Amino acid sequence: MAALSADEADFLHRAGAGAASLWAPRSLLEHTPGEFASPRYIISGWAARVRELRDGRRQLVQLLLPGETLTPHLNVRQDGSTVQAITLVRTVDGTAIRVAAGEPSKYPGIAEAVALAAAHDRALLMEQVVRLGRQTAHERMVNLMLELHYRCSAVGLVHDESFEFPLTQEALGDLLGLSVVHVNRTLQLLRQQELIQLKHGRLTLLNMAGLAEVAEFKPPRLTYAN
Amino acid sequence: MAALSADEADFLHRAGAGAASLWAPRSLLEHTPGEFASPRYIISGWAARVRELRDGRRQLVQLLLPGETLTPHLNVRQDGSTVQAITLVRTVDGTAIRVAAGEPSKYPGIAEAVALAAAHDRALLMEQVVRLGRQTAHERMVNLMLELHYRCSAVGLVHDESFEFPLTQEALGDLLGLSVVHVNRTLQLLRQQELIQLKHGRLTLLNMAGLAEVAEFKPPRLTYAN
DNA sequence: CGGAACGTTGATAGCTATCAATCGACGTGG
DNA sequence: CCACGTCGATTGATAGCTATCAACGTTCCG
Repeated sequence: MAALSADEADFLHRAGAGAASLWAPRSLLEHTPGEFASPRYIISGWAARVRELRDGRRQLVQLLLPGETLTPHLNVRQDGSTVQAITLVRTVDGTAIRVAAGEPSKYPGIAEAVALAAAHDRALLMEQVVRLGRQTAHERMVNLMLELHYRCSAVGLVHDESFEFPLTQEALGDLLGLSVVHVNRTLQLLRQQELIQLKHGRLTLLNMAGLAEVAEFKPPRLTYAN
Repeated sequence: MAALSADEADFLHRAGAGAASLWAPRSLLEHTPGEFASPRYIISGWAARVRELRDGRRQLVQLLLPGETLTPHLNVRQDGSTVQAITLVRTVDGTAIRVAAGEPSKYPGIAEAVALAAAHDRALLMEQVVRLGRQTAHERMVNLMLELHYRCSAVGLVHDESFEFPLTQEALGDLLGLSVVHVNRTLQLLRQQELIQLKHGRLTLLNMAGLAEVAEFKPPRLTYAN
């Protein structure tokens, strides 16, 4: 990862100093009709990209956590999905960052970071595909927990293998392609196996080795060339 | 979509004129250990990004068709998956294109096209997530066929709702998260319903309206700003 | 205190996987 | 030219994972 120049660091400092927006739980940060909203970065809270089928089935395509953006691609907007806040979400405007990333000769470090973030987003989508395509309910749940542990850890939200976990069982079902009832039973089994503790919206991984045995999770390793 | 300048068009013409590489069916265009190969664009043939689990389960994360690239993100390399040729695949080197895309002030049209391609790749991954998470076997199959019809159509490979379809039933299973046996039965049902014809590696969509009724597919609509 | 949201439990149904076998097409070697 | 092996497709029987339905418990809050 390229170090940022003093100039870039200063730039980012100013970019992050803008006023934050607040989004209530269940509110939509992004609608289907796709007006061209400015890019936003999540400062705190969890959100999810949601797709709904005609008959009401819901799929949470991806979770969006602090440090991540709703729109990893420069200046491109796509619709067909919405982004919904799960908890209270705080965002900052990312326009300045995107503009800077569009001038790689001037801001090489920022351009690189934006490209890496987009690739990271893609790697996580691929992980979600594997979960849904070829893993059992038990494995999906564990793999997701390991992924979230990794992602939260990257932004300092994990302490003693424990972190805030604001997903309802219904949300977990929509994320993992399972029914609420089955999510409930899967969680109970994990608790009974003493692999996790989950209560009051906080998840603790009690046995990392045991969890890794149920479902491997490899953090995406991204490398930037040049 | 921004028009390319004459300069850019000329540039792309030279970029595509390089020698093509050939890849035999089942050969790997990209390995896990991730040496930093140059970016490649597929000129003809089908390939798939594959992830394998410890116990041998396989998931085809995405299909890669003519006009698409294995690595949509500029200069970023990630591993954990491989890319395998399904048919004979022909590729050209995309290094020059990436370099040009890295100079948006000089080559705005190319930079935009590369960004749109990356967003397109992401939209298709999202579609795959929805398929695997919330659709039945029947719906998955139809949705996939509609997506492939759309993608092939975009590069002129569709004639009379008919196009080359080189996937074995095993590959379809690994792509859609189904067993081979169930893929077979699903296909038979679709044939029996006179929705499709599939033989000799060619798929014909016999009833677009009927297919759309089974599983909607909306092509990703991407817009570029500025 | 009533209600809403979320979590839990038991019974049953159903979709899809697995197992096993057969068949056809194709390519190769004797 | 034909036997043989391989790969892909097909079929039938059975098992199993997960969904659905329905009811109840719990927590929280206006």
